[in-house]
Order: sequence, then C-alpha cells, then structure tokens
Amino acid sequence: MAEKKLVESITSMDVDFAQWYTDVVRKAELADYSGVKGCMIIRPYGYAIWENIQKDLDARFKALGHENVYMPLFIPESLLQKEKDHVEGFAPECAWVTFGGGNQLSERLAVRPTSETLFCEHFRSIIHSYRDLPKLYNQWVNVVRWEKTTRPFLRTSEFLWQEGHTMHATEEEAREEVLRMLKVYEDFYLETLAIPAVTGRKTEKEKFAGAVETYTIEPMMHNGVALQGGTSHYFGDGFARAFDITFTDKDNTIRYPHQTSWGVSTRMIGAIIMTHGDDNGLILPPKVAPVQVAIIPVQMHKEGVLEKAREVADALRAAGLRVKVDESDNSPGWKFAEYEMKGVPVRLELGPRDIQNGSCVLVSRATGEKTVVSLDGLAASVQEALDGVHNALVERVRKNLAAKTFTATTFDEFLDHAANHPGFIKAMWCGDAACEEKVKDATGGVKSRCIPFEEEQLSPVCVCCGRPAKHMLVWGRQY
RNA sequence: CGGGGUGUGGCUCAGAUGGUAGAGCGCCACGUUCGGGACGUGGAGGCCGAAGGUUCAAAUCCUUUCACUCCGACCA
Repeated sequence: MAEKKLVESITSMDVDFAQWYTDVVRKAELADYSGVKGCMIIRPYGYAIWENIQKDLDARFKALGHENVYMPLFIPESLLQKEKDHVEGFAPECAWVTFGGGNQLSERLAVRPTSETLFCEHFRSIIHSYRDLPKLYNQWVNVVRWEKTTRPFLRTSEFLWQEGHTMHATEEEAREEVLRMLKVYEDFYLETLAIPAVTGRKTEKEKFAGAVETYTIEPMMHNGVALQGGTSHYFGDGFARAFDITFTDKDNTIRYPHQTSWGVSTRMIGAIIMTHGDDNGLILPPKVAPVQVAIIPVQMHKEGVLEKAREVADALRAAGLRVKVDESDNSPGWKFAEYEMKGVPVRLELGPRDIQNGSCVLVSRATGEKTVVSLDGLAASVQEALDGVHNALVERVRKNLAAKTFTATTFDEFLDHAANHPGFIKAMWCGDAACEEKVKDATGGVKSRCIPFEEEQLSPVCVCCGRPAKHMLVWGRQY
C-alpha cells in the first residue's frame, strides 16, 4: 500500500473515496453507464468476474443438493399482493408493464423485484406430500428495483443475482437451511473473495419484507462503511399460508411447509473493489480474477522473447491458471500500470536477460514485491504467489476491520465514534426499534448492521436509553 | 424524492464583454523504441446533452427538459 502513486488518472482514495470508486469501475473497464437510467453495462472484464463468482457459488449450492430453475420475469399484480408485508415492502420499487402488443393489459405485470411469490405459486402446485420435501431451488437471474439514486454495482435499477428458495417440512429444518446458506456465503466471502466479514441476525426493523428472521453478512469497505453483502431469510409458514401451500405429513396431518430464501448479487463486485482496491486501482482476489497472471514481454522485438512468453503462458495454462500475454506494442511501463489498474494478482516480466538466466520477474499486486523466480517449476511459484496475494488480502481486510471496529458503552461515546471514527460500533441494545430510530437521527445515518452470532457483554444497559440490554448490536453506516 | 454540481471530438478540459469551435491525451498509418505509463512524421474525428425563445448572429443570454454525479431519506 505504500507504493508510490503511478496511475495519475485515478483519484486518490483519501481525497475522495466515491470518486476513486467510480474511477476504478471505469478505468478497469468493469462497467459503463448506459442510455437506460439507473442501469449499467457490465463490460467483459467485469462480467468475467461475475462468471467466476457464479461458477464457484453454483458448485457450493449444488454440493448441498440445490437445483437451478428459471422463473418468469413478470409477476401478475394479484400474485404479488398475496402476502401483505411483502407487497408493502416492494411496492415503491416496482416497475410495471401495462401494455403488451399494443394493448393495455387486463392485469398489470411487475418486472420481478424478487421471486418469492412466483416460487410460492409453483410450490403450491408441486408440493402435496412430505415426500415432495424439501424443495431446494435456486435461480441465477436479473431483477429490477426502481432505485432513486444509483451507483455501478452497489445500487442499480437492474442487477444480477442468485435467489435460493427452499421449502421444508419442519421449522427446524428450514432454520438449519437459513444458517447453512449464510455460512456458505461467509465461507465464499472468505475463501473466494478474501473478505472476512461480520455475520449475524437483522433486527426486526431491518429485516426483509415478509420474513420472520433475516440473517446477513456485512463486509466492511476500506473506508469503514458497511455493505449488506448477502442475506438469508427464514419465512416461517407465512407465505405458505398466504398462498395456501400444504402437504400431507407422515402422520396423515395436513401442514404448511416452512420456507427460506437467500441471495447475493453483483453488488459483491462493488465489495471487491471497495475492500481490496488501492490508489493504483483494482486488486482482484485470485480466485475470481479473469486474468490471474499477466505476462509482460520486455524487448519483445528481440529474437525469442515472444516465443518464450507464449511458451511460459501455455505451461501455466496447462497448470490450470488464467493467463494473458500482452503482445501489444505499448511500452512495458504502460503495461505494468495497466494490469495494476485492472487488479491482476500476479505479473510476470520476461525479457532477454531473464530468458538467458532461465528466470523471470514475478510481481505481487497485493504487496508490490518483486522476486526473481526460475522458469523451472514456474507454475508452482505462481500458484504460491497467488495464494500469497489471497492471504495478504485477507490479512489486510482483517486488520482494517479490527482497526475500524469500536466499542461504546455510553451514548456520548457512541456519538463520538459515529462522528469521528468511520467504521463499526459495537454497543448494547434494549431490543426496542425506537432506540435504533433515535441513533439513526442522532448520528445522521448510523444503523444497526446486525446482532452478531458472537455477542459480548459490554455493559448491562442499552447504550441509547439505559434500560436493560438484550443484545449486542454492530452498528455502522452503509452503502 | 429534497439539496448541490456537471454536460463542448473516445477521455480530461479551454473557449472574457454573443460573430459560427481549440488543446492535451487517446485513436489510425509509417518508422524508431522497449526492465515503471517512449518518440518522430503524417492523418481522422465535434455543428457544443435536447427542445424552445431572444438576436442580423447563440457553445456563450433566457425558459423548459433530459442525463450523469455528489450529499441526504429508501432499499441487495
């Protein structure tokens, strides 16, 4: 991080974090603005990250028995209205189709903001017996939510995500599923995205529309602001009752199944940018980087340089790595800066000198450290370096999270942190939504992130009202 | 939805008191270069976000509108 600033075209994070973010998004060619309000164009480099995310998560879902399905893009209004809390939650953000083929529709159709209702309608027709349960479904789709203000990846009117929807015979089993899937997200964030994060349960005030309980993963961005990084909901049998989904149990009793849903979105790409990036641009976790190794031939007009570079690339590819040789006629210096900006985890410099020595220069994007490595057994050295980048990122995020997590036992202390120390605040809470409201007003936007799974007993009383505390909350500002 | 900002070649911007568009970078061609954003020569590219209005004349003044962006409220 103490590297000198090489890319003049990116605004420094310390000067203007928001501007830095949009600079990185555009300069690294992740996304571009489109002619459609609030919607972005995800460019090939950004989309390739999403594809890698999908591949990894999809395998995790399937390993636990989930099957992929596809539900319609449109939801009839009557269907959306079956569950009261759900409608109220989404009504303000719905886009409606009122015309089709030049004719006004008899019933308008919502462009899906989420698909609980469609799944419920389908479940009603396919669930009849305990033998039909559980149903473990997932879909990779786009959804539309009419947002007031948008920002690439973090909040756009249309975004891509996966939504898992499951039905279970018992509450116990459904609750296990909810926590199991949150754990999948937590593992994925850590193992694949190199982002250690806080997990826990949302308060009543912050939970999903229609849910009994909402669990969340809350990564902290480099600047101390939280991002709701994924959610897993337990619905009880509320939707099942609203949609009249029943099954006959083993004891010949008719029961309502218990439901869950869980999702993560392209917002995770925003999380990657904002947790790992630096003033030279993006830093991609090796597991999702579209290009893991950029090979820069130096003096490539010299006999044998390009050939050797291609040969090295092929050897690395054979070892399962994603490799790019930049044969363009830009100068090596330009290429160094370019791949740093695009966050390629490992760079190899290969010139006549190296070839003569049977070696090349390996540079880590995480640390900037340059080492000379032998071309013999290069794949192993590169893999080691990629692991090194992953670990360095995890360590850096862990430190940032620790350094920017504060504790408050009095309201004054809380206000001081909220005003002067960007990050998370741990504090005790009485359980009353009124205190959450009061904190939000007093601090200009600090909200409860979650009741973490690992609570501490910081004080016997609520930091806000002084009544006996029920839980420890993690608080923070959010994107 | 409230408050602020910005719209001029692909990008960043310059265009006082209105007179019909410039620069740097990028792009294309050729040549020389190549170990931290190389250089030379030549070339292409914009009626100034859009619509009205004032004027002999509008990138410039007025009105409206749209888009983007930042800060709030709302949400993944």
